[in-house]
This record gives sequence, structure tokens and C-alpha cells, in this order.
Amino acid sequence: MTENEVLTIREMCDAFNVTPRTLRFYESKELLFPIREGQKRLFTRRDRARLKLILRGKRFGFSLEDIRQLLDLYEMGDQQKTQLHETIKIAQQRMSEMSRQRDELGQAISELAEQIGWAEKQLDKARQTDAA
Amino acid sequence: MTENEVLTIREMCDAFNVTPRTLRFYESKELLFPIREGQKRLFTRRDRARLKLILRGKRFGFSLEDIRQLLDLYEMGDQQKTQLHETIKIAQQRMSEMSRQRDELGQAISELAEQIGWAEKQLDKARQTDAA
DNA sequence: AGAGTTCTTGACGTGCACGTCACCGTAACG
DNA sequence: CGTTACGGTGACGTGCACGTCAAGAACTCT
Repeated sequence: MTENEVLTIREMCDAFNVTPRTLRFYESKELLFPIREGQKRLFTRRDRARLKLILRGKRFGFSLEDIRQLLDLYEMGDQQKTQLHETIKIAQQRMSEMSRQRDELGQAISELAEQIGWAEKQLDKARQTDAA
Repeated sequence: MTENEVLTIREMCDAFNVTPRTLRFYESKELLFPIREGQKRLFTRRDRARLKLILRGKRFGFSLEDIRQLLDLYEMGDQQKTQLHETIKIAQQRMSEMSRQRDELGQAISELAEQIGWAEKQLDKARQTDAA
């Protein structure tokens, strides 16, 4: 059951290609909650799932604080029912933000594709000129 | 012809909701090239187009240096034919990166949607419990 | 037992993307 | 003609996300 295995900081670093400093930093910012065996940190399946989301969020340009709030959304137990409605609202806002961003990205991609097409045409023209 | 109008720094700031400091900073990093009337900067249509792309790039989590390179791609004249092939390669890499990011974002969105669905179900259950 | 490796906790340093402040020029207004 | 407004150039400050280094604990090998 590699599922419930706990990882040392080094194993965690190797698995996700980050430094120990980064993991300690994320813990200090309450993004990760490794358990302690004596002094040492042991990273659980939960930490691995969270780290995956953290790194993804970073690629989207989210700040660690943004990401922390998102993670809190994902990890809601069945407590805080009173805040549930509010939480859903926040999550929906985030989602529409992300949708906007995805659409914008799609647009940027097609624009860049257009530029590449143009550049390739130029390259062709240049080749024909060279051949003449 | 609002197309060829030039904007003062303040007009530019109001139009894009940035500070003068930001625009001067971008100029110092060679992301913008306003013309000078005496000492004053005048931002052209070209600067406006570039700034739009800069701000978009930032929303995607690109660094200013990344963005500068992208902008240089967009603004290639017909010079540097020798570097054209290399440039196209770089642009294609960027594009595949962006595609990956868009796909990942799509996945993140659907995951978040799933979480929201779950949360709404919880909210419903809570409401029924309250009613009982 | 000594040496080496891996981990820990501070504490200070760094690169990026600006913010802020001091001071200067100049064009416009009353 | 003083002053208010806008724009300019340094130069230093700031928040974020770590990097780096010092000093020590804890285990491991020989």
C-alpha cells in the first residue's frame, strides 16, 4: 500500500522535484501538515495530494495565499456547515476566474499559432528567394 | 483615429489600471518603448498592444523576462531571417507549454466543480436534517 | 568512538516586481 | 508671479518565495 506510506523530506523532494526549504516553507505557511516523528517530518498521502495542487496552482500564477484558501476549500470536513454556503460562493468565484483564464489562454494560444503561421510563411518566401 | 493617438503616462495608467511606476519599470526592462516629447513619455498604439499582452502574460504566471521574449516574437519584422527558424522553434515550445497549461487548468476546473457539487450535496443534506 | 549523512531550527541573503519618497523641471492657472 | 499639477530621475523600501549558511541533534557505518 504505497497509498498510506509516509515519505521523508528527501523522498518527498525527489518525488516532486522541490527542495527541503520549499517544503518547510510551505509548512510554515500552513499549506502542508506533515506529522512529526520526534523532530523529523513525515509527509502523508494528504500532503502529497496538497503539494500536487500547490505546484499546479503556482503554474497558473496563483500566490501561495490564494492556493492555501483553495486547499482549504478542498479539505472541508463536514464541520462548518454554517460557512458552507459562503464557501461554495467563493469556490464558484474562483472557478469562474479560472474559466476566464482558460479562455484567455486559449485565445493567446491561437494568436501565437497565427504568428507562427506567419513566420513559417516568411521562412518559405525566404527559401524561394534563396533558390532563385 | 483613436488608433494612432498617443497617450500620456496618466492616460495609459487609467486605460490599463496600472501605476506610472509600473510603466516606467516596464520601459526600463525593454517591454515598452514610448516615444519622448522632450522628457515626457508618449505611449503609442504599439505600446498599448504590448501592454495588453504583458498584463495577460502576467495573469498566466509568466515572468516579465518570459514575456519580453514572447513580445519579441510577436514583433519580428522581416529582418533576422537567419534566426527565424530558431525563433519558430522557441515559439512552438512556448505554445505547447501554454497548451499543457490550458489543459491542466481545464482539469483543475472540473475537479473544483466536483468539489462544489459535493459541497452543495452536503448543504442539501444539512438542510433536510434541519427540517426534520 | 569517530566520521559521515540526514535532518532540524534560526537567521540572514536574493531576485523579482514593483511601491514610496525626495527632489527637480515645466507648463498652466488665478 | 507664486503655486498647483503633472511628469521626470534616482535611490531606497517592501512583499513574496524561496536560497543559503551556521550550528546542533540523531542515526549509521566502520
